[in-house]
Amino acid sequence: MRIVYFGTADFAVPALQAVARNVVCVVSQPDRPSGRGLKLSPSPVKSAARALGLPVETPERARNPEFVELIRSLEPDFLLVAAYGQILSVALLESARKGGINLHGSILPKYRGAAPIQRCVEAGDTETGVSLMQMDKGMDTGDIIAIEKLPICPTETSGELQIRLAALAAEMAQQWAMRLATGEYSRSPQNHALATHAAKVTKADAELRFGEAIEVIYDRYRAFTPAPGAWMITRFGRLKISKSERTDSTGAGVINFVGGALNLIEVQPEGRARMSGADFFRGLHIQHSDDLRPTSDPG
RNA sequence: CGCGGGGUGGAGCAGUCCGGUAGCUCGUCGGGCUCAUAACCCGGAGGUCGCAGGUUCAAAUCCUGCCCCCGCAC
Repeated sequence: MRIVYFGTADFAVPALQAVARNVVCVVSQPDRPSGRGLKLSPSPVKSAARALGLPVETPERARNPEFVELIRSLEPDFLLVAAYGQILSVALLESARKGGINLHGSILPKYRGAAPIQRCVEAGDTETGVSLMQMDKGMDTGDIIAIEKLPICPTETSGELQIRLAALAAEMAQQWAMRLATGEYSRSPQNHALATHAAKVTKADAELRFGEAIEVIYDRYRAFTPAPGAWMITRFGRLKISKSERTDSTGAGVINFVGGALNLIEVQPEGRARMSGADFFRGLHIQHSDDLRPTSDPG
């Protein structure tokens, strides 16, 4: 069996590892300057592929005819795609005998697009899953091959959920690999009328504001933890909420919202290292959540 | 060379601009109060102020170099 694996993000790593012995080439996004100092850094999938000793390609544009030809020359049975980050052209999909198969972190047709895991947590959903899908020219619009579901724990963050979904995706990849290579599977079209779109996450999405309802705040906190990280603007500057839980008590280390509060287990003020919410309050000599409100935001 | 903040007893901070006996909240140890307590009162221990060098009668504080941590942006 010959698989060409397309992936970039953490979500795609376990599935790669699961089918590694059948992977003839790994395709990932090019190294990008990132982080402090703008150092060039490889994607998680590229790092994992190297650790597995697999050849890696990082084309700037996967639709480039020369690159398509390169893939075709590898004579893959199918392309396995997970969180790759580029649209694959029809020509590229057709470079493999059985086309492209995608592992997507949602129950399609819900949450098509870039950030299915975060968006379903943000929405407060109690169930999600992994969809195995035959790729077509649209974005996450192809026929469904299999769907495995997973309950979302009420206190679970996207980071935690992603680990479980990635493990599930890996399991599915392993179980389906042989059938995908031989084409022995059935497909059913999505109900496009029920489709929703999971937009790419921005920093602005992860802001928590005083005066919002605790349910919304807590779902948002879970959705954007650990990346990009929930944060709020306080009188003392930007505060990143790294770890938190709902609470009914008030006082030092607790921020009040409408209908409830968040106990700050771990925060990170800008320019400082991580610390507990209690330590944060202590250092500022404040006792109450309201002391954090920006002066222009008294209510 | 992308922009910026920080490294001060075990924890979180103030003090640095305008050099001159190291402070606050908490923890910790001992004692007291109390039916009792994470509450309250009294007392104590604990810091070569990131590292190295320089200026000075005197450096946490001024100058130079280095190490480490973090926010933004990407």
